[in-house]
Order: sequence, then C-alpha cells, then structure tokens
Amino acid sequence: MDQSTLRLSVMQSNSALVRKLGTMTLLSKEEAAVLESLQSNIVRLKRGDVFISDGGSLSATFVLRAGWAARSLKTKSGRRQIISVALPGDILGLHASFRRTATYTAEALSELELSAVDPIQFLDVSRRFPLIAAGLSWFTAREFTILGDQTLRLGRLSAHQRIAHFLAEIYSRLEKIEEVEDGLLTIPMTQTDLADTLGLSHIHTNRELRKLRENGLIEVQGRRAVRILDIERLCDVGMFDRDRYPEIALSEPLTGSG
Amino acid sequence: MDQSTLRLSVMQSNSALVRKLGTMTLLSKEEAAVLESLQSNIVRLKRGDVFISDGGSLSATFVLRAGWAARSLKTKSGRRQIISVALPGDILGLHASFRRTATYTAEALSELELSAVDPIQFLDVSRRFPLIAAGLSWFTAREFTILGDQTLRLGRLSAHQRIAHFLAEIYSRLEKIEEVEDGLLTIPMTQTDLADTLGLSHIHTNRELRKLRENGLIEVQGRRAVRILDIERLCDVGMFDRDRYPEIALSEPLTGSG
DNA sequence: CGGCCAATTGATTAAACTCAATCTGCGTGG
DNA sequence: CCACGCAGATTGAGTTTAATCAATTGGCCG
Repeated sequence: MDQSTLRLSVMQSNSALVRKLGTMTLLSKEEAAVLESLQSNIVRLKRGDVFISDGGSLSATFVLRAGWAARSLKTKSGRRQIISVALPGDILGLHASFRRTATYTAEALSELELSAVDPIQFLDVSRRFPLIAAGLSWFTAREFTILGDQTLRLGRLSAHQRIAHFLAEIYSRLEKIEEVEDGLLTIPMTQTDLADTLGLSHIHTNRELRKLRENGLIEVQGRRAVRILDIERLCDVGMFDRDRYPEIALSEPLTGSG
Repeated sequence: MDQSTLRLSVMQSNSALVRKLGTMTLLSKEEAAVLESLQSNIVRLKRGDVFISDGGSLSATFVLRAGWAARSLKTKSGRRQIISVALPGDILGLHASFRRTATYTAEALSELELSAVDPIQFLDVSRRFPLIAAGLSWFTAREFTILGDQTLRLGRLSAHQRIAHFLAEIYSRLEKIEEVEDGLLTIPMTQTDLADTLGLSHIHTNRELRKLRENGLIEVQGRRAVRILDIERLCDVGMFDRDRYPEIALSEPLTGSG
C-alpha cells in the first residue's frame, strides 16, 4: 500500500481523532489501530452535561468522537466565559497525567459522544509510537494558537468583528474535518453560548448577527445552522486569516521522532 | 543529601528555569545540571526587541533567564493584543520541534536575558529524564491555565476588575519566584503595554489605575514599580482566586515517569 | 393548549473609546 | 549646567459601543 492509499484509509477511519491526527502526521495502520483501541470506553452525554469541573479532579482524558463541547470558566459573580469550543476529534484534558486538578469546566454543547481514556495510556502510547507523540504535541500547539486567537478576538475586535472572526474560525476548522457542505455550518450553540464565547451580552450578539444577515454575509437556517454566503468577505470583516491553521506539509520532515 | 537539602540547593540555582521546575518536581542534581547546560547560548536583548515573529519560522526554544517578555498578536488594522506575559523562568516556543512556524510574536518588555535552545535538545533531554519531561508538560498545562484566565478576564471582567485581576496574577506568579518584597512589584511595562494586555485603551487604563490608587489598593512607585497595599481586597475586586496556581504537592506521586 | 426556552425588539443607562491637549521625568547635546 | 526633545503619563470633553432592563414573539414538545 503506497502512502497516498494509506492516507486515504486513515482519512476514512470512523474515529474523528484518527482522521484529525492523520491530517497532521502520516499514521501507519498499526498506529491508527492503537489510537482506535484507546477509545473503547464510550460515553454519551446530552447538552448541558458537565464532564470536567473547574477545580475538581481530572482523572481521565476525553476524546471527542461526535458533537461539540465547551471549555468554560465562571467569575465568582457567576458570569460564564467559554474559553474555547471543542469539535469532533479534539481532545480535552490531555494534561491529566501531569496535573490532576482541572482548571476549567467542560460541558456538552450538543449531544455528545466521547471516550474517556486513562491518561497513562496516552503516555504509554506516546512512548511506543513517536509519531503519535508528535501528533499529540502538534494538537497541543494548535490549541495554543486557537486560544491566542480567542484572546486577540476578545481584546481587540468589536462585537461585529468578533462574530465574523469566530464564524470564520469555525468554518475553517469544520472544513478540515469535512463538516462543511456548500457553506452550511451546523452550529449546536444557542446565541447565549455564542455570547459567552465572545464576551458579549446575548442581546447584543443577536443584533450583530442580524447585521451580518442584513449585509448578506450569512443566512441563518433554523435554530442550529448557519450558511456562510461569502466566506471571503466574512474573513475580511473579522480580519481572519484563512491560512492560519494549515495542515502539516507532508514533505516536511517530522522531528521529535524519539 | 536528603530531599529537603537537595530541594534547597535546586532552589538556589542561578537558573530561573531550574528554580521554577524545582518547585514543581523534585529534580536531582544531575537533572538540574542538564537543564543548566542546555542554557549555554545566552542572548541579551533590549526593550522592544522581537525574538519570535508571528508567521515566521521558529527554529529555537527560548528560556527566559531574566526580564519580562510578551507574546502578542496584531490585528490586520495594526492593533496589538498581548496574549500573555512571560516572567523569568518561563519558556517560549516549547513546541518548536513540532511546528516550525510561529503563531505569535514575542518581544522584550524589559532588558532581557534569554537562552536559545535547539528544540531537539529538549526532546532528547525529555526522553532521558522523565522528571524533566513531566516538568515541561506541567509548564505547558500551566500556560494553558494562564491563557484561560486571560480569556475570562477579557471576556467577563470590567476594566477595573481586569487591572486588579492582572495585578493579582502577577503578584501570585512573582511571589513564587521570590520577586515580591513587602508587596512591591517591579513591573517593566508601560501603561500602553498594560492596556494591550487587558484589551483596553491606554487612557482608560490610566484612569482605572488611578481609581485603584484612590481606593488604597495599590501605590505607584516611580515608573516601573507598584506596591500592593492590600492583596486581599485586590483579589476580591478582581475576583482572583489566590490558590489558582498551587505548587505541586511534594507528596503527590508523579505519574508519567517513563 | 399551555409552558418553556430561545430569539427578537425597544428604550435607557453605563462603560469605554477617541480626539485633543498638557504635563512630567529623564537623558542628551550644546 | 541648562535648554530641548521625547516618550510616557495624565486630564478634559464629547462620542460610540455595548450592557441592562423590560417586554414580546416564535417554535417546539408534552
């Protein structure tokens, strides 16, 4: 089996994690199988369920198999801020083996399918399969980039720009996991969730969404879907750089293979 | 040499990194020496110098030996947002071995002493010394926590609260590296730097600082120092949890030692 | 048909920004 | 030693943005 065929088979895996890591590194069949086998302990949750609690103990690492989740924090006065949104294939609590206290809350934004993995297994697998270790580190680095972008968004963009920037980011991330069809994004967040992500009131979020609609940038389809009508202009409005999360170049040598 | 004596000697190391890691894991003399030896290539920079450039290539990992640095991003319209502030002992670009493109800019906030380390060396040392690997992962997790707090600060705190929260965080972090003397913090940031960290205009930052002064929470000493007069009230005002960055408990078993 | 959650709209208030001057401390060249 | 220049800090005035308060509407499910 040549490399492109292999890559194809990895991309067809039914594990979102394998598909995602497969876009970053070139996993062997064995590596893909190992990653699959880690995810045997599957849990199903409904919207609103909390599976990691800020300040509580974190005994497992969670792999998102289907659905969306939010990492969030609350001020002492009870206001919620969503730190970042996790999409299928993302990992939460990868650091569980080093710090067994959670520093954020994680909750289901939609119906959720996730697997709870003993964090020691991740360490073990990382030791045995350097490419997986590299992939996981790559993941961590990407999370870092996304958090940086979130900071820029909250600190230096207007409400209008924040929404456009966020939608562009989600578009870009969903695109990579083949979940965009003709500009249609299924976003299982309420406007209040969106507001809590963008540091806005839900009322202001509603009004600014309407402006994006009126400007012909997006079209809201029912309660949980948004069609991006003009991704170029959306990126312009939100000052979002479409090339910000590139795949790893397959020709690029992967260092750190030990 | 018993453990407490060993710990003492590590804490007296002249390398901020060794001191910092030493508060997290119990480093052996050999491990401390290896960490020291990594940092032989020392660079000195002056305020404003950029040593990592967003979008540019990232070929080294930098260890901050003395002085402060900022990770920042710019919007396309040129507005600056400081993502996080790095203090002595912090590491920038630890992911350089996995992603050789920088996703933020790093610049000196003060005169700076840092060492540029070949990222492969970090990988190599991590493989040979599991405790160091654990310490570095711990570092990464802590950076994550700090970024999450920054997000909460920008998204859900008022200008007044943001300043109090940030000062409390800095107090807490400086305290751990023995750089607080009787509440006095040496903060080598201009008010514009502070504003760019907190997502505010420098004018508003100035006014809110004055209010903190008028309320007897802080006292500004010259251009580059702030005395915290009442850390309890400052934490209350900023809704900052003083116990948010605890040291690792020495009795807690370190997993992932292989 | 209610009941409930989410979305929407209007009116008002409050927070933070921008623009426009000063002011101040400090270093430097004359 | 002093005038000058400059960057950073400070203050005032007016404007904009976004939050809050208060209803009302829309859709969906039992």
